[in-house]
Amino acid sequence: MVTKQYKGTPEEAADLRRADSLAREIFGDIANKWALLIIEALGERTHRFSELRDDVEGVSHKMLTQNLRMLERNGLVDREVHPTVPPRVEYTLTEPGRALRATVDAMCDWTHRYLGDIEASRSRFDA
Amino acid sequence: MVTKQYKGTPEEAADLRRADSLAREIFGDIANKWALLIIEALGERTHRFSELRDDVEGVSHKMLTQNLRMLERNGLVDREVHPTVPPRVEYTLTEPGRALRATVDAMCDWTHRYLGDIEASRSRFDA
DNA sequence: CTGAATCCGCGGGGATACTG
DNA sequence: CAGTATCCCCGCGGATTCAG
Repeated sequence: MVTKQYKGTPEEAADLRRADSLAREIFGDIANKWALLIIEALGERTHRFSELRDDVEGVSHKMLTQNLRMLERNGLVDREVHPTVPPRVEYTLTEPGRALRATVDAMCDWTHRYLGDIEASRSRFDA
Repeated sequence: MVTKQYKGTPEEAADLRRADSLAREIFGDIANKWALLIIEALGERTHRFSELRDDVEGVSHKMLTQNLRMLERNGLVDREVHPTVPPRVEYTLTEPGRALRATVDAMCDWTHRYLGDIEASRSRFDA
């Protein structure tokens, strides 16, 4: 994915390997359907939990919570709990999260841009 | 993900719903770890099957074949079979594939850019 | 070398119920 | 309303084998 040739001390080499495996782990975290759709849905404004469940179509309660925790852990979303009754929890993209959203936007644009080509290719392939 | 408000005939509305569900399906296809890593690995030049297996670290024979089929079906990679013995099969990104790769590159860049922040956030969260 | 098929275990992920 | 926990099943995905 990223490993570059590098000449240095063994310590530096070890650091690079560590960073690389970490990068892989992170990539594996976010490169999944639900995480990306959640980031896309969050967009520019904060959302409540239930708003997200409505906006991210087809996501289950469990997957939503699970992915939100993961995104929070990685510092992509900020979780703000209002101690009211009933509780009100708001999720907002952090700066890293917004940066990633830009690339997710690009992926969505790509999907729509090539929708026709893909559909055609599928027909050809399935025949 | 994409649905825009739109006033038109019922037929046009139906078309939009169809396109939207197709877009979702495609997004679900490509928004997975292995597909994205394969696209990233393919880069600018063609790869043989075994080269890909070496370059995409950790991918199993099965997952590689499966995802390559899917990418081929969607017209993101071109599969060229040389009728030699032993067989030689080369995979190349198509134009749509290369366009998508640009966004995957952006995701990889993002990962490295925020590696430190993410690691820090994780430590905070896990505590 | 590439790829299809089979077997199989583990975990993703849905449904539901229960707390605060 | 938001979150956790439990149950449970289906399918992802790895290992292996066979074919071209």
